[in-house]
Amino acid sequence: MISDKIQQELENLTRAERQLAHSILDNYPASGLGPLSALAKSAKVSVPTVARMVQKLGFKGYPEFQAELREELKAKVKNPIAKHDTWAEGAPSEHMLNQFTDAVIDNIRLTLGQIEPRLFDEACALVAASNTHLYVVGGRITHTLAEYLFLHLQTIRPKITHIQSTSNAWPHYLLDVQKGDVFVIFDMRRYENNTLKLAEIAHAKGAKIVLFTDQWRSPIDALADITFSNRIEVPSAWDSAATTLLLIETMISAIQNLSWNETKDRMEELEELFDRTKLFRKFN
Amino acid sequence: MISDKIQQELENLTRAERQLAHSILDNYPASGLGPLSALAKSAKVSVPTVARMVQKLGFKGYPEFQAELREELKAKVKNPIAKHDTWAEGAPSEHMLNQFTDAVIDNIRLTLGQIEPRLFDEACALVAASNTHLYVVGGRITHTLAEYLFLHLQTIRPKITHIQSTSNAWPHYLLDVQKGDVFVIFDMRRYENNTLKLAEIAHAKGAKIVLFTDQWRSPIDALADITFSNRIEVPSAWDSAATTLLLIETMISAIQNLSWNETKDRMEELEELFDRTKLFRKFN
DNA sequence: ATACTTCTGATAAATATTTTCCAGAAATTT
DNA sequence: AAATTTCTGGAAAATATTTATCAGAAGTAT
Repeated sequence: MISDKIQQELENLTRAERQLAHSILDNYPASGLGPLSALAKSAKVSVPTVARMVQKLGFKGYPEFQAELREELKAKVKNPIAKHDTWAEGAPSEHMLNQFTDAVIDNIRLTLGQIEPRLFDEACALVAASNTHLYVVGGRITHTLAEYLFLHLQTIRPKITHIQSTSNAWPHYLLDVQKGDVFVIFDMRRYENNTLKLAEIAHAKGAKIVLFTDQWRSPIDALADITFSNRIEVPSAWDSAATTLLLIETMISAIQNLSWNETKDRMEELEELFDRTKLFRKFN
Repeated sequence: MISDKIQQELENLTRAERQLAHSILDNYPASGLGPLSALAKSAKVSVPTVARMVQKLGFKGYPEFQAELREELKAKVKNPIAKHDTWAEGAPSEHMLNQFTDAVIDNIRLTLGQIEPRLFDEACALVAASNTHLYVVGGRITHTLAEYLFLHLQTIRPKITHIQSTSNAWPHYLLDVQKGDVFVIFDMRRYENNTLKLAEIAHAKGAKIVLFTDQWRSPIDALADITFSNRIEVPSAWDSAATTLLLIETMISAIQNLSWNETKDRMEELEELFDRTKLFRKFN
């Protein structure tokens, strides 16, 4: 790392160079990524001093020095957390289990890093609001995620509908949409026309839209009040929904907390119901 | 933030510009801090395209664009939260987003740590074997996971059926089960009686069972040939399916690789059918 | 299918940056 | 304190980068 190298060389540097070195380390690496002249000015040394020091550090020239700084930055953004070298112990790191898990953790990190907590909280409030009707919409693959969310929310709040945009019955559901109703829409790449149409109608009717999409963003983004863009790339011919599921589950949990008082009874009642029908075994 | 601005403007950008935008976001902000020509090259667009886009984004020129990127970087590094003990930067570590993600990562680590890669590979082989019929079984909540697996495998292999154990039609599906057929069964806590019954019949008919369950293990474990026990505990009134989804997706990817030659054509055909995005240029 | 518009990239011109050179300043040695 | 060495920064030269121009390609509408 360049900052280490600078620290190490600090002894062998001249006064002006040391002054420069401190300036570089001061807000590393941003200061080194601008033009040489700007760095010289902010360190209050001359332009040639910078040029010379960079060569002293072993670089052919300032551009090469910058290139390495950028590489460092790239690497830092890619894996800031000590990379767990293998997840499945006893499998080589090239094993799909490890490769795939690495990718998913990366996706989670990058996705969460870009979420604004305030917006997340807002989305939770919208989804929790039990005075409006809630529609959960998924497409060909994503309807599984939509249903997962639906099944949980069903326990927490009333007035909730799961619409599969691939079904040709969906226009019927939209008849009763009121202004202020909330749509949670899932649309990942190979964005579906049906889903877009549905979103447009919902939007026209004055409904609010919370969108879960990928990093390239479904066109519905333009209509959405809140969008969550999830990283979905994994070493596979398909995309990963793991990050999205994480967000869904977090949202469910957050909503649960918001409205625990109201839902407590519902939950217990349901528990009771499932027991009677003997769908579930008693759990100790 | 520039990345936000880019995503926001994405609509108004032309095809080449969009391609560039994605390249910038791909490893943000490092890629934008190098020379314009390097960025153009890595995004595979021409130099003027880059120049035009930064102006479209409201900057006087590329240097000004870079200057703002550097300012962002400086601010981010200065911010004490850049210490990566939080996932959603800008949210306190007590925020549900961070708490929940911590728990899920923990679950992934613990689950993967207990998996025997050999068994995982075996399970993949069982699920991939296209000479036998494959049944995917889920319960009240887990049928969403089952369907997720089903939808993907459908593309890869023939002879596959998704059974919902809560449906009262499932006994019909079991009529044709042959010895050697494979069942992938999902059964998480509040283990379902129906699912157990189904597993018993399948087992009696000589079918092989791959079971996805939680760390306390469904009673089906006794009948299963291979069991994956997933950690599912999160700070929530419900359990997390994230780890299980990760395993499912990994399995899909592994199976895909096993049978790539056979499925390549199927995939490409589908790709063509679903691709309406026109976002990306065709690969050469 | 044709005309029209918009977009794209090769090239050239303009601008900015980096490097080199050198004279004078600062530090060190004698 | 003088001589010597090392360091520093101004300015010019060399190089690289950015911006503007324009013709042809791609896409759209008629």
